[in-house]
Amino acid sequence: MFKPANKATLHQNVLNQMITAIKENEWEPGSKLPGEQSLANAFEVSRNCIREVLKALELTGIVEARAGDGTYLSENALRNIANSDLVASLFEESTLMELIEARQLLEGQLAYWAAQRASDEEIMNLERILVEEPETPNVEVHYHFHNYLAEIAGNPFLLRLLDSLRTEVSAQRIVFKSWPSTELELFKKDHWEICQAIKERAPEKAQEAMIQHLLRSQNEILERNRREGRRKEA
Amino acid sequence: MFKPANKATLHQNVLNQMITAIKENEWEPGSKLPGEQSLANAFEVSRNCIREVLKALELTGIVEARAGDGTYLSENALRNIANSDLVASLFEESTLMELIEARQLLEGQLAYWAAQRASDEEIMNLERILVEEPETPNVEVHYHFHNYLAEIAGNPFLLRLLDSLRTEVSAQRIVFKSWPSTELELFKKDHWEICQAIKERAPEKAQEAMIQHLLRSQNEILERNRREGRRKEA
DNA sequence: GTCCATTTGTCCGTATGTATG
DNA sequence: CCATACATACGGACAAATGGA
Repeated sequence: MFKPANKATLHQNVLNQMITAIKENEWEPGSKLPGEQSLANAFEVSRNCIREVLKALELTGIVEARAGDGTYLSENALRNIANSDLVASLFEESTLMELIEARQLLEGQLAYWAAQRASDEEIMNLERILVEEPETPNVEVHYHFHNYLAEIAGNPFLLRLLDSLRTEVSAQRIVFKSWPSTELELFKKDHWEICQAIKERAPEKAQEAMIQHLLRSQNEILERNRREGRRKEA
Repeated sequence: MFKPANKATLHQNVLNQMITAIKENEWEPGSKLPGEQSLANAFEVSRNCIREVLKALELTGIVEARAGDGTYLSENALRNIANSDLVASLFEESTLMELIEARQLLEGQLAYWAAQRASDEEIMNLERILVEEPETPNVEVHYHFHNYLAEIAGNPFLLRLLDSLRTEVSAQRIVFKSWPSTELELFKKDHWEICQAIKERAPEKAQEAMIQHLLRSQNEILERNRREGRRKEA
């Protein structure tokens, strides 16, 4: 509930002040900001300390340092700050349920678009993934199918988003190395159903099949989380 | 087209190597990594240089330094790296069309959920936002409506995502300070229609109305971008 | 082009506070 | 309490790059 109340180290303090100043448009984007020595004097710290702060800001693309010239505020510094904030808050403060819901929405829509937009060749490739699936299905094949499906949906932005969403769901839930083979058999059938719907160019059907497929696997996940206990309560 | 070909500075070099090493599971998450002096020897650089790198990694939450103890690889360092990469690539490499498509999907679904999940009180609040809309509508009111709608949909994760999505769409398009009032009148009607659908607890209707609303405004955006020329070609 | 002042890049040495055993 | 190990912080020094006179 409470913040760690970390006794800010010097460079943390300086860093926060710098970020705040940038947020408040202390300097114009693209403009040169005071030299390291100058900043060191202003904050009454050593140049080394300032450098650590500047290098941190550089990593996140907020500033750009040019040797022999100076350090410049990045053209889209504010956007990069916003994005960093997003990364920090996005997943940390999200519940498993929210993420699962989001994944369902995205993956359903991607199946929908795939049915609309896939070329004949892409559909053949999708089928081949299922055909070449080994007798004992595994998780890698599972993801392979989902990934290729998302790819042919033709929205790379959502594909990337979905990808990290899946990673995040995996991170938050209790991970199980192996699904029971009975489950994987069911999933295989689901995949075929989705693939069939895409082949028939039936977007709604594909979307519905995908959502049902996800519901099946996600119920299993939530069920297990309940059984094995939530270890993340602390 | 070409990369800046920056002759990597030392700390850049070290930083990249460190990140690569972390990605390749050189160290266990949560484990203590070698001391600064040790790293300095390994990379054959000064301790100062190492510190700049470590502070940069610390800002992004990849690493945690504890004074008098050591520097530890963050428990979810890999997730943070992945998320940072994601956000960096997410928006940079996405076309305006992809972002608009994604926004449409998200905002439509949020309207859908809002119709399902809103409490009576929340619906009243939503109506009040529209009622209190001034005679000459402005953009702030517009966003106020959309934000509250997303809020009562009850998925904070998607709300946050949508928020930065909108920011990004604004950044990529040619921004216009003021919509023509004729447009804003149309939008106002759209909002009422959406609100009505939510009041009727008609999810599909709300979703459809929202999508139509966005199509209207987005066509306008794309149209203007075409007319005024794409300045981002450089 | 050359020189020169400025600024970042890089290193070293040293002192201090803090955690661990 | 002590010794050790480590991060924190400072100041000085020189190299390398840059931009302007």
